[in-house]
Amino acid sequence: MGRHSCCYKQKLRKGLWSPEEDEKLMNHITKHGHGCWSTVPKLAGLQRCGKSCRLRWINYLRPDLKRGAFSQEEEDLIIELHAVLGNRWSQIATRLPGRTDNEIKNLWNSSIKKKLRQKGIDPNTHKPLAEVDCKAAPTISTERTSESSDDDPSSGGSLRNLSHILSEAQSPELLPVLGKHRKETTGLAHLRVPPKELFLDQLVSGRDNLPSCRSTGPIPNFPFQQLMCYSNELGSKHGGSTNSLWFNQNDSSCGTVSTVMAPVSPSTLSTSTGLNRSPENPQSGGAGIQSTQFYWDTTNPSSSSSKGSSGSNSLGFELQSTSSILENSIFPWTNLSPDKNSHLEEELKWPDLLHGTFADTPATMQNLSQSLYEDVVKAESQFNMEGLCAAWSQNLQPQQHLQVVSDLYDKDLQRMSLSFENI
DNA sequence: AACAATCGCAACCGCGCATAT
DNA sequence: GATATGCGCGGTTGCGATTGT
Repeated sequence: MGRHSCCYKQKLRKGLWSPEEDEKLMNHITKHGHGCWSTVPKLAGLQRCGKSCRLRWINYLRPDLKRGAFSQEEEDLIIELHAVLGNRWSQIATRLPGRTDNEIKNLWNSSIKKKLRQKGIDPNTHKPLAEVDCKAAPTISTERTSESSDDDPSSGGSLRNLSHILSEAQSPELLPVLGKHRKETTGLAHLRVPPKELFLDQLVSGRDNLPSCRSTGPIPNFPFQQLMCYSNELGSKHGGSTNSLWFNQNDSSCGTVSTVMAPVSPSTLSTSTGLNRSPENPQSGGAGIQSTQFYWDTTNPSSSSSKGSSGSNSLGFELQSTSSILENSIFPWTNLSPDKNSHLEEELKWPDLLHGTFADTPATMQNLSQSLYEDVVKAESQFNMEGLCAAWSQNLQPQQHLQVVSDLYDKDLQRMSLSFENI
């Protein structure tokens, strides 16, 4: 697990990039793609390390970056995403086309945190400050040593936040958060996993009651009902609209499964076929997302991901075909076709755009749960309800649904065990 | 006008994971 | 299996710009 060799090399420039350096890097990548980043500076004639070049490209030179101030819709979306994902800026950034994780992180630290505090909301817990002050993280005590740890939901702060949510959910069978936080948990003994049969029962009964992926009945073992909807607090000043985007504890029809549906950007909506406007908001429309509620409609065959060149990630929205993305979203500034820019196309790996695609035929359905599962492993968060949700949309027979869900359950459980064995 | 404090942003650093050797 | 290398992520720092005194 070595340090980067380039870090040891001397005579490499650091600090701000000059326009000449930018031009060199831009020209090189435009012509040849970045390939191996460590070779880029040499090939481009730059006295920089590859890492620095990569950062410069991603955060500044990349042509598909959106410039300018964040819109209120983007800020609201960031807040909502942060409530679920914590400081996983790169994951948040994937939901904000044209924005970088660094940009979002800076915005959060410099602006949004303050705004939330001014509104009496704790930016770590996304709960009212008064409530947070009263309840001093009873579940897992982590000494507060600095502001950063206090402010950092992805470290101790996040764990406290989530354990707070878990404890408030009053369910003894809530699942823990894995990943980076596992070092701070105290062991497998704290886990109380619902029996698979119970889980499947609840899932199936919940699904049977629904025309879509949205759940009206509570699925215990899932804490997201506790998450807050900011729309009334932050979005109200923009025309008083309500944003029931994807989690809204005040909307019983938007609980559980739908709480983890991906937020949808206007650009995504414009090309997606599987997302429907909620009948509760039939009048909503336009470019804004703040007054719109979307859900995944499993009753609509066209919303299934089982067709053609389109895929769907486990977050519940469809992908355009690669070429379509290339032409419409990634390289909107050029009318060059991808085949004329193979070096550019090569750089566009689907996992970089979204978190993988699903198998698109029933014959490969056995890989579905793994695909779904990989997303969850990557997200390092909660049980794979989003994957299950997507699984329902695959037009499978009930027995197949159960098999997929059962597999997911087994794999999640197995992974949790492995994770906690390493503590 | 001069200085200090604050803000916002770009870039760096260190770490962990995945893959290659 | 051990080690080296590359990549990506989140946290932090440094610096120029802006604002306040």
